[in-house]
Amino acid sequence: MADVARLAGVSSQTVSRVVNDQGSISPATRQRVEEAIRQLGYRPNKAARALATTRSATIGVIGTEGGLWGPGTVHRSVESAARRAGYSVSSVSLETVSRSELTDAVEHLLAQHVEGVIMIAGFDEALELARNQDVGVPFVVVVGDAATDRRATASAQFEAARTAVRHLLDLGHAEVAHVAGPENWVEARAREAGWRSAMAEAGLRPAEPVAGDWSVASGYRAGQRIAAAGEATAVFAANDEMAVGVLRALAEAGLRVPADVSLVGFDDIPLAAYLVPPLTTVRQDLRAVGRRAVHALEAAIGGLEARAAVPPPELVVRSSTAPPPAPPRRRR
Amino acid sequence: MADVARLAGVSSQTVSRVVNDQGSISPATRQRVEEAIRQLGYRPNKAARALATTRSATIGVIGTEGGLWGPGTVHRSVESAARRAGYSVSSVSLETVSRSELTDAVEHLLAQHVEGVIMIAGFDEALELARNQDVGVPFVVVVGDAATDRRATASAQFEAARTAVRHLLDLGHAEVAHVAGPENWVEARAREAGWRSAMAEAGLRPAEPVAGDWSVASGYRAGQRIAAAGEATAVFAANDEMAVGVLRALAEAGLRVPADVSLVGFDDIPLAAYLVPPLTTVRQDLRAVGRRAVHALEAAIGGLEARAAVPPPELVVRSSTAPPPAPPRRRR
DNA sequence: CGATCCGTTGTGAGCGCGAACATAGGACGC
DNA sequence: GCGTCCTATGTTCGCGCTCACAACGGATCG
Repeated sequence: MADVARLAGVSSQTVSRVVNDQGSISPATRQRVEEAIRQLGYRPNKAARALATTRSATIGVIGTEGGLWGPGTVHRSVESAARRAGYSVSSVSLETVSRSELTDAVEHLLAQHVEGVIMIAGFDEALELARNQDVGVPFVVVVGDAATDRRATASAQFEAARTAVRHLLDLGHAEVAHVAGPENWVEARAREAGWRSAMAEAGLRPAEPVAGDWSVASGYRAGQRIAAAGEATAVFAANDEMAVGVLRALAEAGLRVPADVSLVGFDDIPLAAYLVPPLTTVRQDLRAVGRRAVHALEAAIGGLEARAAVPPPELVVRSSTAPPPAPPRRRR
Repeated sequence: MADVARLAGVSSQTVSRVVNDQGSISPATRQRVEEAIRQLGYRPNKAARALATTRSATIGVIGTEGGLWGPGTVHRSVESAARRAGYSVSSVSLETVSRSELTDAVEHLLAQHVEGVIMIAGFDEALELARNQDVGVPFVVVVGDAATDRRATASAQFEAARTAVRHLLDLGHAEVAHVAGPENWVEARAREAGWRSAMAEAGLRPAEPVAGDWSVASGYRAGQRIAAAGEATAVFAANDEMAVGVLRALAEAGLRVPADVSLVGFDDIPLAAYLVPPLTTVRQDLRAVGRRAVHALEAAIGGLEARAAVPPPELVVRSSTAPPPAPPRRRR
């Protein structure tokens, strides 16, 4: 910076002003400084700036290593949105979703003096951390569309799940099984509640949901259980990955989708439209979710209360749903 | 830090020594300092340290927003490996894979004085950047298993592709179509070359590969083309996502897998084992690839020449491959 | 025509830390 | 018993930048 100042024949403070576009600078000086910057290939040192301003212009993002499509998509979209907003992003991936790993990750980010943290995994331990404000900086947990630290109700998820199940009910299904996500995840609970609500509204008493962990394998096991029970004519899976597992288990049990059993997923992963049969599912605009999380964090950092809207999830009807088979399968 | 020093009754330099575990400190002092640190909740300021040492302890990672499983998995594994190695990770996601976006991203990372950059996308523009050393810091491009800036031959990919095609050939197939990745990707070329090589070795003259872009949709279109041509009894897709698209296109064309057409993918995405039929594919240990990239970068930063090995990709035979149908389909 | 104000630029200090050097006190050797 | 060497600790300085303030000249105003 001093070099630039010397070359431009000004003080380093003037260079600083040009770089940060603040204060008033005469056009002539500005130009000379900019020329000197270019000539010298000068790049401001962020560490020094962070030190001087006590602002790091960096936010932390905590994701998971699960390899699931949803969280990954949100993660990347958060990264672009943050960069557009002028922040650098320091990313941490959790190998397992445990409290100690989580606090480690937060610690790691705090050591870098991030101005805020976005957590891409809406499970209770994270929310607890957010609520207790233990973190010391704004801490946003992405839970479905409701990227916020309080009121994490994920109500749009609930509605979307209800709609999905109602679609099944409208087709004439009465036995709709549910493959749920981990119960310490807000979104898993919201989707399950939506299912229950739609069933109750139709005067149906659903069986217990089958627990999964978002993974394909867990969906497969759940599908086997459901096929073995032989009650359900439709399955609502809490995400598409599990739906794929169910699809396979059903096929192995000799059940055709949708002729014998209908299947609905959640997320609309890119593969969903290309499964055989194409999967009826609930589409979420996850990139918008990421952007929204960044907005929420910016607002929190600035002490504001902004709120960017996320389009509600919508049901995408494809070919994995149909009316139940006419003759009731098995026991009456 | 000064507070800690005061509380422990030492100089701040001593605190620094305790924190960095260097120099000799009497056990008694160390304990007092550690106690003071705990009591005050002191956390070293990385910006200040970076400024003083002119080392940022941060590496940059550039990924893509494509939503593909492979790059995403590598990205996250790089993040964990880097953190374990004592680095912070500054992540950037590219919305599109263009040269200008790429240089922007590099610029953004350089502004943070990262000590090195890992690029998770082995396309030519990135390699060019690496080769020209325009970046100014070590720049590692992850291309398949060969995470290095020079000699980006991806030879193990080539071998694995050969093995996959030979598997098809051994089953008796003669017409093996290939759905290729974008031709400016090293890995796409390596896999295509492996396919060509295996075909040539068997004395077969393959048709032109069908170009894809790694996406499911492109695989679907390719599958339609292949089904329409009606020549191939087997398809080797350059990644699993495209294989899924092919699978669907084949199903729509009334072709059964594997009875009429065999199908092999590449990557072994989690879904692959749960498709109907379970997909024969080439498994890569992508987490090892990520670790290896971090090692390579560490070595480059340290000026060393270390080299961590990545297990070679291996063929996983599942149920999407079988001998070709006995009566030759269509034109003899 | 002196007081006031604004636009423009410079000055000094300090953000929190580590590198380099300095210092004090003992253990050791001859 | 005096120099030597090591251990344990302190002091000084500067990393590159921004902040608060000062200073200068010209325009404006009464």
